[in-house]
Amino acid sequence: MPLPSLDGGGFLFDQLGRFTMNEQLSKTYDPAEHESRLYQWWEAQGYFRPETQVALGLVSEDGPRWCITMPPPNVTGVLHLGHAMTAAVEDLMTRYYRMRGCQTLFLPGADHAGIATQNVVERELAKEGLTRHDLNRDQFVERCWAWARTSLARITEQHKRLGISCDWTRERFTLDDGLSRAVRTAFVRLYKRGLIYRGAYLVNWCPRCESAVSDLEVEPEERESHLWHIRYPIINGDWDGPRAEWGSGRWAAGATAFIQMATTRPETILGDTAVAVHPDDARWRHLIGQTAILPVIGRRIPIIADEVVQPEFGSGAVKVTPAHDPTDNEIGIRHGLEAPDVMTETAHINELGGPYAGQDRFACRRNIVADFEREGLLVKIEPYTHAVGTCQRCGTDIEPRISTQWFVHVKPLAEAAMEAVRSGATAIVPEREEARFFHWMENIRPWCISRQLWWGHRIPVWYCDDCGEQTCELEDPTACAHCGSAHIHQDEDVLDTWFSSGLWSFSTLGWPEETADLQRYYPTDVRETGYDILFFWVAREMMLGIAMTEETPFATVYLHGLVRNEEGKKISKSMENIAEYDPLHIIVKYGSDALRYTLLTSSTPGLDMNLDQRRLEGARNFANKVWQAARFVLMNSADSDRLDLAFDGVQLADRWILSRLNRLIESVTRLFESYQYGEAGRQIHDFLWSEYCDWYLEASKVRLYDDTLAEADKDVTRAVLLHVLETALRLLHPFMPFLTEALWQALPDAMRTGEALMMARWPEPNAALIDDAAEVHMATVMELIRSIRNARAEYDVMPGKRIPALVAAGGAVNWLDGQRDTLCFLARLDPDGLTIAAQLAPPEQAAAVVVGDVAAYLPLAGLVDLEAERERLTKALVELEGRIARSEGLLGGEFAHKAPEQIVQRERDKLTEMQVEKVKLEEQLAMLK
RNA sequence: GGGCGGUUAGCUCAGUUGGUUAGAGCGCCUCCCUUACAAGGAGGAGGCCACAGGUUCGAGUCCUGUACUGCCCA
Repeated sequence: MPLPSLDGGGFLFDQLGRFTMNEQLSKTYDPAEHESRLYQWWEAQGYFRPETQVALGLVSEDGPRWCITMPPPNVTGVLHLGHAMTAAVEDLMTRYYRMRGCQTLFLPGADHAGIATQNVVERELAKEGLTRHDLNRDQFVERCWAWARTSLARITEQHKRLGISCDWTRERFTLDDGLSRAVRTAFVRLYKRGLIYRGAYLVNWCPRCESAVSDLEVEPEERESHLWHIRYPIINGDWDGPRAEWGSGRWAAGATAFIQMATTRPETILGDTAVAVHPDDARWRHLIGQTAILPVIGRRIPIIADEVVQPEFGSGAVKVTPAHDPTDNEIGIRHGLEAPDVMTETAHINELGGPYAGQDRFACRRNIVADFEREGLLVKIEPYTHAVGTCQRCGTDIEPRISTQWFVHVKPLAEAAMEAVRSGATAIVPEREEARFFHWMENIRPWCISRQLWWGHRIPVWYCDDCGEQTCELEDPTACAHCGSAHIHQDEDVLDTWFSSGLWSFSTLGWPEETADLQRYYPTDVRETGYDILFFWVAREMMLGIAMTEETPFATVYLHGLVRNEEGKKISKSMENIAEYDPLHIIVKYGSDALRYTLLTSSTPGLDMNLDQRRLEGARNFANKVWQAARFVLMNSADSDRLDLAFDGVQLADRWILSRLNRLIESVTRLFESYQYGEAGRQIHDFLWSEYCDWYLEASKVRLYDDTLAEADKDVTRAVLLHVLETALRLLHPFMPFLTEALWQALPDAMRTGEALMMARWPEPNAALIDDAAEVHMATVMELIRSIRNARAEYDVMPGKRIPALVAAGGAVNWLDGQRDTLCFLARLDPDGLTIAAQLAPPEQAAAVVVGDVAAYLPLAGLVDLEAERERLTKALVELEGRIARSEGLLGGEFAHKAPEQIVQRERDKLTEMQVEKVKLEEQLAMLK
């Protein structure tokens, strides 16, 4: 368990496996120095396992638990920024709930990605000049396994670099025995319930993959193509059919009547079985019921009427090809038309295509158009832009084709899933995504789940060679369940990968076995993923989850936006410069925490994000800033053993920062609870940088560097510095786990509870430390200092030069006098030249700054230009008068009795303050006259 | 064609029950290598919150419409 130490110091592991600090923190934060060491240590300690939380006494086995299963990445390749986003959000949630005291399980795994992986492996084989058919099925599958293992190892490594705290001992793969058992069980149950069936229907066929794909796997692509206007001859008293060969130029000789139509796919003419017109179309109504002769083939086809035909499209008549077009298919069913499939599995014209048999569909298109022209049947060609369905995986034009496939009758499952969302059993974040969910679910169509692939879960159905019946059981049959014949063979096809992914949230927990994990962690709490796979996956998970377990598989669906490149394009594996978006490159350059913080805070739920390198730099700088602050605190606190907050010794700045900290805890917790992680991260950032570092840490130097103070007096400051840092590290931990853990381990033992920050408790706000007076007073001090600095800058006072000041503090004198040292230190005032009194006579030749009823005069002998000072004050006065007028207008109008009392009172207070400030400014201006 | 987003500082983006003078980072201007930090510090400039109406005491925020842009579905 002890891990090797780093050269050059930093942290060491002691024999217990814990970190100890053996030297000062390095000069700047170097992520590479800590990330892999910390990760190995966390993992070796078993911190990612929920059992460890129990073993450490942090949670009980029957207490609250929280579970999320990782969306399984495809084993096709490497992770990209979309995966990094997923991992960052999920780990943020996981670490938060773990710290909140839930027994927490983040379950990782990967997906075999049937068609995608098979494509990748086939490409690899092609490099060797082989196709999968040169291997046998087992050999090919073995090649896929080899690829998957390599890819899986790389993906796991990438996930570890991201710092995700998932339980690797529970890692799952969709083709594991257990998960395959789940797939088998789900299939058999749905089959026996009649929800899975086999039949010949029009499906989306990819001629390159040589497989059916589902509707969702078809991506429409805009194409600039043509609209071919053609005509078919009609049989009448003059003409009863062609007397010459097709291609002779005289095929339609003698025909006197034609019906003209437009098509984008002339090659499908070969499969036409009708011509359709709208029943109300006056142009064609007289032809309804007549018979046309299909060119090329010579088939007699009816002219039919169907409402679906759009009269305004083309000539108003359309050819009907039931086997190669979804709309035509429906027409065909309505009218009882034949549906000849005229293509092969590779989209070549088959033997039904007459002279074009054997031609590729696009070659056929060119040839058939030329022949139509020769026969005088081509009327015209128009340019036309339309959407063509393409294969999501390989980009090939999808060929709608009638094919015998397996389908899931999802309609009833969709009903149950919709009910889960309607009833609130599952909530979708952001809420607007619910509308998309419902729309898709309401219009859901049968899901084609069979794929003509080798890599995947083979369909567990056996066909009997004797009686032709199907046998579908949990165990592989040796005989037909219907006739007992031993002559049975299994279906060759495999299942859509999404079918196994759809079981992920419970198959990974052991289902169908009633395992302890399933009982403890199912239903899970959150499904977190990109909104682009709401239908592909989340919706199907809900349908299959409810169908199998009678429970919705997760309480919340959180959908994050897509990470795009700087041009706003979706980052995908197929991009040429994908390496630039490799999370590992970014991690090496900026650190894992910087990447995580950037992904988590640059956007808002459900909104896309263009990754901006400048944000990564900013996040890296933030990490370093926190590192520097911690260095300062540790340098000044190393010898201190008095770490409790002594409330009687706290001063204004202490009370202020403690108050701000507790407001932050309250706010960040509230934001986490409402999924506003980005805002939470920004607030922690602003607190640490702008309040803790810029003000408290600077103010603390007044006491820490004061040689006249006793060490014991300095301990209060040290304790507050440490307390605030330690608490803020806990808040920041889910965003930046490595940095925060590294620093936390370096804190004095007495500051820490437990072995690791990742196992520490989430901070609770302490209402007793909220201190309104301290916040108001400190705001005045800060504004006073800012104003003095401003005046100094305007008068070009040397930054280091200490200057005198006279402060007329009015009613604030009582407490402001206690801030003399702070004012002197932070505004570079001369302690011997600083006078603070309730009232005092303003000196001549002085610059004046006014903050509420406090005025500070800076006698800058020889520097103050009276004219410039008058201008400066006049400008301030004019601006102030504008605000006063606005405020008076507000309070004099309906606002005063219509707005809530609290708001009105706040406005009155503001006005009073501004009026006081105005008097001060006027007095000062009068002095200069 | 239907639905859903986006439009806020030069750039990239926050801004969740409507309520101070609309914020951050980067960039820009001035100054500073002050013993945590130049991956930094101090100060500063910069916005009719796409446009037009409406509701309201009050609108970046709610409603209607328009423009441009992106996505989803057919």
